[in-house]
Amino acid sequence: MRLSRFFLPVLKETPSDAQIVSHQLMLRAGMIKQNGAGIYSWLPLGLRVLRKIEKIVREEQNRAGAIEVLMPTIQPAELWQESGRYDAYGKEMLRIQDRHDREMLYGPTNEEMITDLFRSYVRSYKQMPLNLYHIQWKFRDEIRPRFGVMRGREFLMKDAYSFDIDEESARKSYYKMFCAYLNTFSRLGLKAIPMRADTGPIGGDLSHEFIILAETGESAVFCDADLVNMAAPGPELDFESDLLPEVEKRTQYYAATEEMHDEARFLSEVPEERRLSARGIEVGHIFYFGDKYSKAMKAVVNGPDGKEVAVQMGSYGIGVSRLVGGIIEACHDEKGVIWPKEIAPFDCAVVNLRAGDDDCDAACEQAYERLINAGFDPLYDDTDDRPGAKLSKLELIGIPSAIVIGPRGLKNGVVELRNRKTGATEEISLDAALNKLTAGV
RNA sequence: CGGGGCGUGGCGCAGUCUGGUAGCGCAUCUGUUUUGGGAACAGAGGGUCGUUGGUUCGAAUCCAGCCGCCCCGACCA
Repeated sequence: MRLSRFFLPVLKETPSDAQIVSHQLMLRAGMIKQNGAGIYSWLPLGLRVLRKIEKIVREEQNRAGAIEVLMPTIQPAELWQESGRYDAYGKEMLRIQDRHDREMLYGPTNEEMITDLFRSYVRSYKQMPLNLYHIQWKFRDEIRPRFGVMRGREFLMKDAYSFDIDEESARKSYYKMFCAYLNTFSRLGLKAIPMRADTGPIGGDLSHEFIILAETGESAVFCDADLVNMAAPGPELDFESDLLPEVEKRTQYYAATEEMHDEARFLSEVPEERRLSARGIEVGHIFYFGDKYSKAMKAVVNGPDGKEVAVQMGSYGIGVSRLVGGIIEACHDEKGVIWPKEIAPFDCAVVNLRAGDDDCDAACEQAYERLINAGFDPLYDDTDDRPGAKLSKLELIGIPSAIVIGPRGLKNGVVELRNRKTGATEEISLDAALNKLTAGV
């Protein structure tokens, strides 16, 4: 993409409305535009990141055996009246009426709708286990939206729902998502820590929040430092194998948000040098809730013994749009964003320090084309801004690496290869720079 | 929903206390000179001061209502 033809409205000054760094940087880097309290338009740069996160989430869900569907944003109220949540949900649910005065709502979540989908078609235990997910916009009319896309009212969420014939099988479904989440967040360049979460009236040990550490995190978290640096299972993981060991490897460590924190246990279970108390952002939440909805909504199947049983369900959420902000909170410096490679809006950049100069133009065009031919998605800054302005903008939007080409270097047969994260620069030939970039160095 | 704050060219702000018809920086447009860390000079355009009503000879400024946004709290992917 040529910057001269792209739409990238960056701001030099920090908008006064934004309080936390991710919100400020998203506005400054031209990723989003606010349309109302907690409601945002996604501009081209932001949308690229959102789509990349979505893609990784989708790939890892598929790998774990979940199957994608797409349910609507607008739901009829009847389903929620059936589950009893129409009254229970309160003002966070945006209720609307259509032209026939039918009661509708903008979905804050989809348990009812997925349960209805399931019961419409599934009759036998042989069609299970089943895990259906979708990635869709939700709306929760929060009393006070804040922190940009981290706590918007409208947000993009991946929500998966598992259906099993009994609790044993449901546990296996839960472990699959547990591991899928570890792999997902790892690919996103994050260290996400699974923390025991409140299971409410269902009880049991099957609810975890996935937390990333950030100074601006909303809640205090306490955990064993050894857990934070544990690697994810990785793409070789066989999801049909017994995943309990992978889960237990992590759940054996102490890790809790402030609501679940038990100071006495923390002190006794975690050696002093490994005690980590920090702040965290919740980016995922998985939950086993048994037959809460299947019973209320009569989602029943015939078991092997011919008897009807209400299915066992779990739900698994990832805040896709929230992750954009969350990742920035975890990945930035005073100059701007530092995108992890997999989700950067562009793989790399080519910067022409003297647009209009024949040698610079030619070298840049060559670099740009070769990167495209090598399968990369580069941003080419072909504008006639001053060098300082270009480099600052590049640092603000956080492209991982860049080839900077100027007349001075070309005279000596070199260009500059820059790494956004390390700040390292090296002066080498254009060929060498391209080789390094395309080799993923 | 309780408490606090804000609303003035695209962005960031001053002006409001003490009423006299709007200003600064950045950005934008034109031209010239520039060009390895947010260029300089010259010129230009752009605001019925959130909105409605009131007070006044006169309102960005005083008064009242409404709308919107932000912050703190309870709440949350």
